[in-house]
Amino acid sequence: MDKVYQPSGENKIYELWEKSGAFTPTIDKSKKPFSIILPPPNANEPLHAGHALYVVEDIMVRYHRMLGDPTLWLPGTDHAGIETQFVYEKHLKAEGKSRFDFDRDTLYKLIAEYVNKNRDIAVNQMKRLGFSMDWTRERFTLDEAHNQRVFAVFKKMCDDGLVYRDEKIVNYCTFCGTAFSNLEVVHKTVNSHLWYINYGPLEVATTRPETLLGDTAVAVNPSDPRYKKLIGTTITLPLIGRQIPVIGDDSVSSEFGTGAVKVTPSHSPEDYDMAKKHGLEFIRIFDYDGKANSNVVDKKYIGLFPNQLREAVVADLETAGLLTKTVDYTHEVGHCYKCGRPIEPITAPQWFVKIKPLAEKAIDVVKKDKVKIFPARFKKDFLTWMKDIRDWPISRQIVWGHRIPVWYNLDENPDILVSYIDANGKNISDYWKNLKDKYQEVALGLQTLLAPINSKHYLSLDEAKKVGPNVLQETDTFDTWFSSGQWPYSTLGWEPDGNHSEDFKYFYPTSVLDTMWDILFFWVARMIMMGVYVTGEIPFKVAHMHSRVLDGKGQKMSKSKGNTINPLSIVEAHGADALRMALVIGVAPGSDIALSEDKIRAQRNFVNKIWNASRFVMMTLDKFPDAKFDLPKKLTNASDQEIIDKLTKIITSTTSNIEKYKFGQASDDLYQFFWHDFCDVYLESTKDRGVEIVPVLTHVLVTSLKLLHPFIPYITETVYQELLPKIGGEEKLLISSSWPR
RNA sequence: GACCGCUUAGCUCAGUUGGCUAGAGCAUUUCAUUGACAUUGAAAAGGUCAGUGGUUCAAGUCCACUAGCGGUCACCA
Repeated sequence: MDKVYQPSGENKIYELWEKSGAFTPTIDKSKKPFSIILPPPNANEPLHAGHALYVVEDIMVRYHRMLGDPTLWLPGTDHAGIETQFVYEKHLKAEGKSRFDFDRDTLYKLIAEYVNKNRDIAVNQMKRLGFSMDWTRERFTLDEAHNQRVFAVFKKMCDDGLVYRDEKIVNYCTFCGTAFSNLEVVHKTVNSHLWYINYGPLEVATTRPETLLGDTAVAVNPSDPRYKKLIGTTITLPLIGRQIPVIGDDSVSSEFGTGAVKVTPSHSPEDYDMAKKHGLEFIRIFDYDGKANSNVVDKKYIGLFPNQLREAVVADLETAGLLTKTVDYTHEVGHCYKCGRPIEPITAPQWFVKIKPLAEKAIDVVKKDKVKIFPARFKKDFLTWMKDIRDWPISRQIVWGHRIPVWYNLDENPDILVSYIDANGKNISDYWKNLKDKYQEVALGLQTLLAPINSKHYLSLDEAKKVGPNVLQETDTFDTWFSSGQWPYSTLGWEPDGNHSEDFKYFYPTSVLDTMWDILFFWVARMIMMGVYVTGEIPFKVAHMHSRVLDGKGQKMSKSKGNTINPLSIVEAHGADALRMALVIGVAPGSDIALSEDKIRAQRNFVNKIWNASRFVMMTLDKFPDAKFDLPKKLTNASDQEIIDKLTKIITSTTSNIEKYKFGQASDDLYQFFWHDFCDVYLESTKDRGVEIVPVLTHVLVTSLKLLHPFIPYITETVYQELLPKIGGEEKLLISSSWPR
């Protein structure tokens, strides 16, 4: 044995485990299973330091496996809809191309090729980190089986009246070309102005003067004495001269601005609500590419982007003497979480899920701790968010994802707007009624279609075709979370026809779901809602939230700061065990994790300490070839007794800490026990003693290896394999050995 | 605007339901060492546990307020 532990043998150990079948559980109905579904990493990128925290799951999984529970850790990768398409579009841009250069199917195929090339990277890295996942059950979010389940659930939701289509205000990013849910909008503080504009008999104050062109009313508080008598009258909209009513609405505060609000129902959520209430007209002045359309009336405004339009409108108001004052004003503006540009609230036909019925059940199971959220403070966050939840827009105008399984017969819907690339490679956008003889060309080059809200649609291609041959499938895809929200039951083999797999029957509900708190609402909440709705059962009993991995100074890792730590280069340099231990030792549940080179080096030293302590024990064994290994019933030596007592204590505390998800405490205690109590004190004390030390020495070492194995599986298994020929024993692999009691 | 978290040794952090002279790693100082390990050992130094007030026999731990930092959610013009 070398004087220094070389982690280069870790790959061989992993192969040993995998070949042994230890990762694959045997269903045994007399035993209680333990199961974790891996939060699937994006298939399009290598792992980052955060992914290395899968170690928390590996700790639980290895612990339960050693307890003898049939233990399943099911791995997979995520197609990550918008994320991946965004990354791919960057590649396209580098080649001087864009998504508009391709028809839908071609673009999809290109992204799929790209993802397939990169998928294995993440998988191999997870293996390298020692994660004991059952690769025989590996899944991908675009597996055909998963797709079919997602589609079946969509159909079920349609049948149950939970899915509807509506043209509401949505968060739209004109650059990314898609709608987003509220969660995907980042609010940023913006220093702007409040513009006071003369509307004739009254004055309004606004942060968005450009949307004036889409105003369809002015609202005041009905009890405001200044404006009371104006309610019901009509005033003239500046610049374009349209007549709009003055309405009274309680939501208007008399104190803010002038107490009068311009109402732009197509570009403001509050105004949208007001317009629905008062039956106002909707005038959408921006198209989905972000440019002003013909509704702005004046030709010089057409084609301008919002910021350009603002400048133009403000200038024109000033010229006309209608801008009474401009004051500085700081407020929050929604921005696209992906590209960072301002979100344009805009009315657009989208698919929605009625969320209240699902949310109520989710609230119930969390309140009653049927799904226990850990650490507990996240429970409050969850319930607060869930209480005020809004309907979920599930359609995204991107190609990379599950295409919504809805078909339109074009001849029934002549006003469907289709965008396609024609035979000459030209981008065309026109209504079907103008394209009637071009079905083949449209279908072949189809990019997107935009169906008016009342379009007739079918939930199967065959049905749509019964009416006639000119059929197109919806081009929107599902929000990624609509698909990944179904991940637990889908990966285990829930079937729409009720003919569920043995895996599903045995392993569902799963035991623990571990993920970072930043996707508590995005993912955990959706899984709970979907799981309860679809299967009638919770998807997991415990939602364990871990924290963010930060750099050594406690700062967020980012490429621009250059402080990212690549987990794989750490593994190359110091071994997976050092990284794993550094990620968990001394970390309190749910608190941030500062990961530094120093910390990793310290843990590498610990791994080496284990190596050398084991070397010492083996040298001792060589010294006493005739030694027996059975522990005597009664220990006569005080230091023997002391180390055995401490061992008993550490077994108890480690077990209880793992059960309570206190991995930081458990690993810290083990570190102290092994290095201080065992090495520095006990091993030193044995150096001048005889053969009688062998049973205690080997017992404590083997037990320590077992306790440490969930945290640092490679070194412990490596040492165990070296030790085994010398001490014999029934248990051939540490990974499948029994947990000390 | 609402809610949440953090503030403990030079640095990064532990400290479970309040209970021994407040701990670890790294860094620092001194010494040791051909003997399992220099990726080592022994020892030392280092903290009014953010501040103020309160509850208690007892507070880093519970309560209130203050200050600083960080975060999450949110349709106000």
